[in-house]
Order: sequence, then C-alpha cells, then structure tokens
Amino acid sequence: MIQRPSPSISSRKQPKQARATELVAAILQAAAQVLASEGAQRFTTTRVAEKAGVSVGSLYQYFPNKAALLFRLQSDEWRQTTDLLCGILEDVEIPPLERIRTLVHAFIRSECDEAAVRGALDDAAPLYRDAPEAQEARAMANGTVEAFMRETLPEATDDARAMAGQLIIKTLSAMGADFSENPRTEAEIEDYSDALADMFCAYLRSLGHQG
Amino acid sequence: MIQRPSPSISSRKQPKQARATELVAAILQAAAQVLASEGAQRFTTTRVAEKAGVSVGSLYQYFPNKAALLFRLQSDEWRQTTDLLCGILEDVEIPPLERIRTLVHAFIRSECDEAAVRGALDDAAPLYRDAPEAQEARAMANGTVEAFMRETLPEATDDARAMAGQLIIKTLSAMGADFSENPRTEAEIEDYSDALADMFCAYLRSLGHQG
Amino acid sequence: MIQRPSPSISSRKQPKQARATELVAAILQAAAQVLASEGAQRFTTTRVAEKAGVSVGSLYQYFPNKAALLFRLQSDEWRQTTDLLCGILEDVEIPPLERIRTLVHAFIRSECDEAAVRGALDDAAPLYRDAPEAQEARAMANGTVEAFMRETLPEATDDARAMAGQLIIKTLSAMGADFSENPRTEAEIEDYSDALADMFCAYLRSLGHQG
Amino acid sequence: MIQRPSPSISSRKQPKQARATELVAAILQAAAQVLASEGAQRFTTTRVAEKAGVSVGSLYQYFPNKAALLFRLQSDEWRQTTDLLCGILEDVEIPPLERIRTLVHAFIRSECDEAAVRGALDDAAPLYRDAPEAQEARAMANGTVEAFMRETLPEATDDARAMAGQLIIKTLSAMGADFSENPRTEAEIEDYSDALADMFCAYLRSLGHQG
DNA sequence: AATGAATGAGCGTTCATTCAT
DNA sequence: AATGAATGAACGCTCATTCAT
Repeated sequence: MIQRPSPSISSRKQPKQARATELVAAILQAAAQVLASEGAQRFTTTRVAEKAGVSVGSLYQYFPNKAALLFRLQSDEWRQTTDLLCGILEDVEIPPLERIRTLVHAFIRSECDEAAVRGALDDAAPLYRDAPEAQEARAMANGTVEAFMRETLPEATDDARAMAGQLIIKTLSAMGADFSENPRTEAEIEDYSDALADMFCAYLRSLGHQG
Repeated sequence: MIQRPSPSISSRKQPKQARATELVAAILQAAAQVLASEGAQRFTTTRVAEKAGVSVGSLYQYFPNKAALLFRLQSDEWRQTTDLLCGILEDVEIPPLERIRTLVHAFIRSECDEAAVRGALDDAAPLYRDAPEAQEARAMANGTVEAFMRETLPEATDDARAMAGQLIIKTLSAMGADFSENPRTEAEIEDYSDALADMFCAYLRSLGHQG
Repeated sequence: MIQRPSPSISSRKQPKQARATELVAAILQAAAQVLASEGAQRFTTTRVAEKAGVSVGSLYQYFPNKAALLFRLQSDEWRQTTDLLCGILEDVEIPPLERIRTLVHAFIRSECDEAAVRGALDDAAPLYRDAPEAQEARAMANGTVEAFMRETLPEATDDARAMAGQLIIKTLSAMGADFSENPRTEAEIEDYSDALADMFCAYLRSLGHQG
Repeated sequence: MIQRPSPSISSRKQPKQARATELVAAILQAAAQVLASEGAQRFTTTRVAEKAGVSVGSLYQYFPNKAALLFRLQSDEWRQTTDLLCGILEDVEIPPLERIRTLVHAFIRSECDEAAVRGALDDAAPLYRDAPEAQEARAMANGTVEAFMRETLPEATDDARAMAGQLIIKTLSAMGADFSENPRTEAEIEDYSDALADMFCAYLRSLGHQG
C-alpha cells in the first residue's frame, strides 16, 4: 500500500462577501464543466480558472490546491446525494423495503443524470481521497442508515446490522458508479434499479425482516 | 508462466520470439512491481523499463504506449481471476449456492492478496479503459456465468437470468475492489465474504432457486 | 523603541504621524519575526502584513516595495550595531586594544543573539543591497573608527590607518556573520571573540601601536 | 534557525560518453554565464538550458534539481581554489609567512577575476548550502591547513592551532568575497592583499611563530 | 487612509515518446 | 533489434504589486 501525501484540503477562507461567494460558485461550476468535458486527466487549475473567467491566483485564494477543489466538488455531490437518500430512508410512513426500492431508483437515476462529472470525479479520486477530510465526509449518512436498519432488522445483532447496512450502501454506491459509466435508456435504468432493489430486499428478508 | 525454450532445439528455431516472450514477461513483472510500490501516479514507462533492466526503447517495441502496458496488466489479472472463478462455477458436484459462497470467498481473498497492484490499476483505469480491447476482456467469463445461471435458475427468463448474473458478478467485482482498498484481517475477510455470499444467495433464492 | 504619543495631547496634534509611526513599527517588528521564523525564501509582503495585523495595501503605503522593507530592517540593525560599537570605541578611559577586545566580544555576542534575523537578512541581501541608500548606511561609523584609529596608530599615514580600520571593521562584520550561522555555546563565543581580538591586536601592534 | 529542506544534490549520472561530458560542460558553462550576467535572482533552469542550447529535460538528466547545478558550480570553484591554495601552502621551500602572503594575493586576485559568478553563487547559497554534500566540500583543504599550521606554530596546542587556522582561512574567504563585490584596480588589489597578509602575519607571530 | 481581492508572469520539475546511433 | 539521450509542452503553485471599493 502506498503512502500518498495528504495535502491539507480545507477551504482557505470562508467567503464573507457576496462577491467572494459568487466567485467560489463560478469556480466550482467551471470545475464541474471542465471535469465533465475534459476528463480528470485534463482537469488543471489553469483550465478551471480560465473557464471561470478568473485568474489562477484567484482560484488559489479560495482553494489551497487542486485536491481541495476536487474534494469540494465531491463533497457537494455527497451532501446532495446524502440528503436525497436520507429523505427517503427517514420516511417512516412507507414500509422499509419499499423505501429501499425508492432509494435505489432515486440514486441510480441521480448517478446517471450527472454521470460525466461523477465519473471524472471518481477518476480523480486518487488526488483527494487520502485527505482526512474525505474520510469524514463519507461517514455523514451513517446515523440515518443505522436507524433504518434498526427499524428493518429489529432482532439482529448490532454487528450484523452494521455489516448489512454497509454492504447495501456500498453496493449501491459502487453499482451506481459502474452502471452510469455508460449512457443508459430510461428502461435500462428502471430495470437495473429494480434488480438491485430485488437483491437488497431479498437480502434483508433473509436476515429476518418481516414485511 | 514464462515459456522457456529448451536451450538446444527451439532456441535456434525461434530465437526472436523466445527472447521477446521473456522480455515481455520481465516488463510486465516490473510494471506490476512499480505499480504496487510507487502507485499509479508515479507509474512511468521509464521506471518500469529501469526496473525490468531494459531500455525504454525496448519497452516501446513491445507495447505501443503506456496505456497498452497497463491494459495488458489488467487483462492478465482478469484472465487469472476469470480462470479462478470459472473453475469454481463449473464444478457441478457442488450445489450452486455453495459454489457461489466459495467463489465469493476465493475472490475477496484474491483481491486482498494483491490489493496493491489492483488498487493502483484501478487508479490508472482512466488511462487504458477507453481502449476497444478493454471491452472484450471483460466479457470473457460470460459463457460460464450464463451456464451457471441456467443451472441455478432454470425457470427464469433469459433476460432475468442475464440481469441477475451481471448484477452478481459486477457487485462482486466492485465490492472486492472497494473492500480491499484497506488492509484487512483474516476475520474481516471471512465475515465480509460471508455477508456478500448471503446477499447473493438470498437474491438467487428469491428469483426461484430451489436449494 | 516605539514613539507612543501621550493620548490626550500629541495624538490630537499629529494623529496621522503618530499612527503612521506605530504602523511602521508594527510592520518592522512583524517583518523581523517573519524573517526569523520563516527565512528569507518565505519572506513575503503578504505574510508580513498578516503578522502585523495590517493589510498589504497599508504596508505598501509605508514601504514602496519589499526591498525597501528589507533595507529598513537592515538599516535599523546597522544603526543599533553602530551605536553599540561607537559607544565602546569612544570610551577613551580604556586602552585602545582593550576597547577592541570589548568591542569584538560585544559584537560577536550580539550577532549570535540575533542570528536568525541577521542570517535571513543576509540571505535576502540580493534583494536590497543594490539600493543607493544601502551604500550610505554602511558608512555611518566611519568617523568614530577614524578617530579611534588616529588614537591607536598616531604615527601611521592616513591611508594606512584607513585601510587598517576598514580591514578590521569588515573582518569583524564578516566573521560575525559567518560565526553566528551555526548555534554557539557560551564558551565558543568567548573563545572565538578572543581569537579574533588577538588577531586585531597583533595587527595593530605590528602597525606601530604602543600599548 | 530555520529548517530548510536539503534536496539530494548528487549528480544524476556520471557521464560515460564524450557526448554527455560535453553536455554537462555546456550546461555548467551556460550556468556560470547566466549567473554572472543575470544574477542569482534570475538564475532559472529554463534560462540555463536555453543558454546551453539544450532542453530543460536534458538539464534534468544530468542534474536532479537546480540546487545540484548550483552546488556543482560552487563545488568546482572550491576545488579550483583549494588546489591553488594547497599548492602554495605546501611549498616548504618558502618561509611560512611568505607563503601566507603569496596565498592571500593569489586568492584575492582569483576572487576578483571571477567576481560576477562568485558573487551570484554566494547570493544563491541559501539554495544549496544545507545539503549534506556542501558540508563535505568545505572541509577539503583542512588537512593541508593543519599541516601548515603545525609547521608555522609548532609549539602551540592543537586547539589553538585549529582555531587560528580556521580564523585565517575563514577571514580570507569572507574578506575576498566582500572585497570582490566591487570592481577593483590592480593597485587596490595589491594594497588590500598586503594589508590582509600583514594582519595574518602579525597574528601568527603573536602566537609564537619564529620567522 | 485603508483594505484585501485580483492579477498573471514566472518558477522548478516531470514524463511519454522519438530517433540517431 | 536495442539503446537511452533528448525533447518540450504541460503541470501545480507563488507572490509582488495594483486598484476598486
């Protein structure tokens, strides 16, 4: 295993003024565009700054390095996705397995919607994933998942629940990334999501869920 | 395994090809080492050639570019893994779900064993994955998987079987990659493999498998 | 020493100048700190302004450029050192060679005390040394040195005296800088100062000093 | 005191072929020219390569980084100077103090001859002086100096001799650098060298040398 | 007067690939 | 066939200075 440097990735300053906020937004938008249109390989700070209509220096005023910019992009994506998924998981009106199905559909669709950026972000992962901040970000939804699992598998041990929860989330995430690598039709998305949901539901039932 | 000519006979017949085979093998071995020890970021043709005790020029005689070298590495990994998995899947003496479990264990363990190379290979994927040959390589095991699925789900439609087969294989592959990113203990490997196998088995049963 | 206005009287009379003096003092202090703690390489106007709790713009209001700031630092150091040395040289109560010895000890010790700043200032010399003002600054103590030399070598020609005086002063200065590059123990400082003083005294005696 | 990074500075490869030797020579010559004509501040690898009629890449084939190039320049200067000085110091036919005088003249003249390069090299010292190799280089002439001092001050303690030797050498070196900063006439060089030699001789006599 | 965001030329260094030998 | 020196565009990043507010 290789020890890569973990550059500090935290934002250089939190924009106090509207001007700064706009700038950061412009940079992030440009970054997403460059990532989507040019790919991770050609994602350079110069290109992002140019696309954003800003000098490189300005970019570096708000992001301490390239990794931080990528991480921010990823982080925003994560937050969005997390919000989406948590909103679904926490809706106790709906039976758990139905929630899972909805969740899978929502996630897969969302992955396909922004496939270009996400794919390139994955390619760039080596540049930011070893930063400590990245570890934190990935743990955000843990609480919600745990609660959902307690509800779904009330009689399982904590360990079993944790493992099953992680397995499902990770599988969803990995399969979404893989599936969205190629362009997909509406029907393919539906079929694939259903199959994946079938697998998760079968698994949960086998672990003791009483539907 | 390197094809060594018996010194007196075939080395005269095909001196070039034998030499070439050795060279290619040395380069590939060096490439794997460089990838494992230096990471995708620092994987350079010069470094590989140096490690292999060969000139860069020679490297470029056998591999048209860096992507080709990486692709070959990946391709060999795939063939190996495929052989491993097919051997297990084709053993009709053992009940299907048991085969699946064995397969998962074997695969996860194998991923962890070579985590360094495979992880780096994944990081480098953007560099070779767009090659046309890369598509072919991934289809190798299709026949065996299909056969296994026919055996396991005899009453399902072809479409359903194909989908389920792909889903399981892809999930196994993606989760193996993800899981082996961090160093793992023996016990973690066992637990994780079992959980994954549980999920697959539950899924297959839910699709109609009669165990 | 900072010139603080008594709050009720002079601060009304010359509010700008008092404020300016404080600002300049704060900047210079910060500059010395940055130089000592970060080194010449990382001595940037932004960092100095930040350390001084002042905007870069303000810094540039009082110093036309980075070189001017460095020069001022150097200049202040020179004035301090000059005062120290002149005070010793002008004490006619003490025999000349004893004054030299005291002077060497005082200077070497002072160099070691502020090694960090002075070392970094030396490193930065290329940035300010070509300024015309820099020439003047170095001539400050000339009068005192001349007087001392007249006293010490009353029978020598003016030229010989000037040369000897310059030689000793320059040697002292150069050797102080060199010696203080490395951290030194008390004993090393004493020994080194004595040796240097021995050399100067022997030289002066050889030129005709009657002790 | 600041902890600067000590980049490895050793030559990347010893040129085996005439071609390579020529190249290294061309680079070193170009480097000296750039240093002399543009100053340490504008001494960049790109500029050196350009002046040498070579690509930057080639430069980096023979020098691992800019510091190494500078160090090599300095190192060559040191070797030259060392050879010059040792040749003089070791000539036992000539009385010690006369040797000292000859040495001072030779050194000061040599410093003035190449003032531009040496001055700029001094300015660039922060970039290479902390490398371990630089420490070694400075110790080269120690043996010869020691022998000379034993001959000149046979009755002094080892410590006293070492101190006196270091003092003289360092003073010579520092004063040569300082003196050659400005352009000098023939007469100035002679006068200055004599004064310096006078000082050293007086010092050695005062320490017990019997001339 | 004071601010600090913005600039952008410039730096040191890397590395896939070529091609004269 | 084999070599490995040579290329040079490209990268991430810094910092002295300006100027609109």
